[in-house]
Amino acid sequence: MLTRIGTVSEPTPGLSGEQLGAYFSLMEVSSFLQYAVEDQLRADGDLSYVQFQILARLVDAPDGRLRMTDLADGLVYSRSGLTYQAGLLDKRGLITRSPSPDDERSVIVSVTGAGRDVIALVMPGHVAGVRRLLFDAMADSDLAALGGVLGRVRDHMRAVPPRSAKPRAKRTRGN
Amino acid sequence: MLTRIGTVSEPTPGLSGEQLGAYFSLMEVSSFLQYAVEDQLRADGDLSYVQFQILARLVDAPDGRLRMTDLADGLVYSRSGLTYQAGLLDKRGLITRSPSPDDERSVIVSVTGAGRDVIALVMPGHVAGVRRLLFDAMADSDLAALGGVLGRVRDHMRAVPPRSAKPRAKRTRGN
DNA sequence: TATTGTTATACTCTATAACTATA
DNA sequence: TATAGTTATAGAGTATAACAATA
Repeated sequence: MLTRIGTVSEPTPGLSGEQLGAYFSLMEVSSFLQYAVEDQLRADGDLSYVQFQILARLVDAPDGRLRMTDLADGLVYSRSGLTYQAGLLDKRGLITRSPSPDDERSVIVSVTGAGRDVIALVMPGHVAGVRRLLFDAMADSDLAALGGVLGRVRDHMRAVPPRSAKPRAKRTRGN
Repeated sequence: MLTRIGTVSEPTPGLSGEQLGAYFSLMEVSSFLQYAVEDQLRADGDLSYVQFQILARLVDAPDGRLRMTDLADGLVYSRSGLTYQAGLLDKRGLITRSPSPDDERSVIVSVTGAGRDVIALVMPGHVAGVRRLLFDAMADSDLAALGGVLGRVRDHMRAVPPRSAKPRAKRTRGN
């Protein structure tokens, strides 16, 4: 697939066949998985994946409350995107939003009972789908290996500066 | 995150902590990677990821030609989506489309020289990005393990019937 | 001035259904 | 009748920039 370029000096070394295969597998597996998961969430709970993640994070949070900024972190690449998705959840009564007493600029998002119900409704199918597609094909040793490598890669990605490293600006990934 | 539900009889067994961690890592890694890749392709060649894949497949194909149906397979979940993206590439002169002589219903897509140029332009940055984000964090043993597991998972996913298995219809994923 | 969040807007992409044409 | 592909259309999601309010 033309991943080796350059002639003599190899300015940018290509990817090995093994790397290429792993990369392609990763892309195919993840896009397939994501498609299936989104399909299930939409069918069972009329939730987008972002909405699901918002609710899931809230359910896990103490008192079921988080600030918009906390929710945005890692979930979304623009603040307005989060506002949009939160607006939909709010409209459906699955979350509420209210100004924070501590910092009047902040908005505290809370899951409602209805929100918890939807997550509870959706979760069995979600888990079942992930198991069926992902884990049914894995031995125990596979699971351990996959978790290990991907955990390291995830940490690395979180640490690596973005490609177009903004000269001076904290670049929180979400602005 | 509420992945264990049911009380006594465990109707749907949850995911183990290890499975959950691997699943989350996979989703985070892949979404981050995909975002970065799309960003690079857009910046360097004004290509969407689907467009990139179309061109890449064509460049790899004998004579740089494939039928629309061949391109659709695995790439896209609706035929019209492919027509749309191919239309954009056509408009830019990166591909051409012409009726197949063998089967007048089919359309043969061919990469143009300009199309090959764009791929050549974009590829170094693409490869560099994948290496930087994905492989720089991996030991050789990691690579082997990852490739192995994901290859098996990919094969499994290709074989597993879709969730809402259509009672009778070949369900080629793309219609 | 920097941060938090919303809004308006424009744009990209996707999917469904209806349709044409060929096998 | 089934297959290959396009088109029309509608909807979902995203990002940028301008904005208001608070720190």
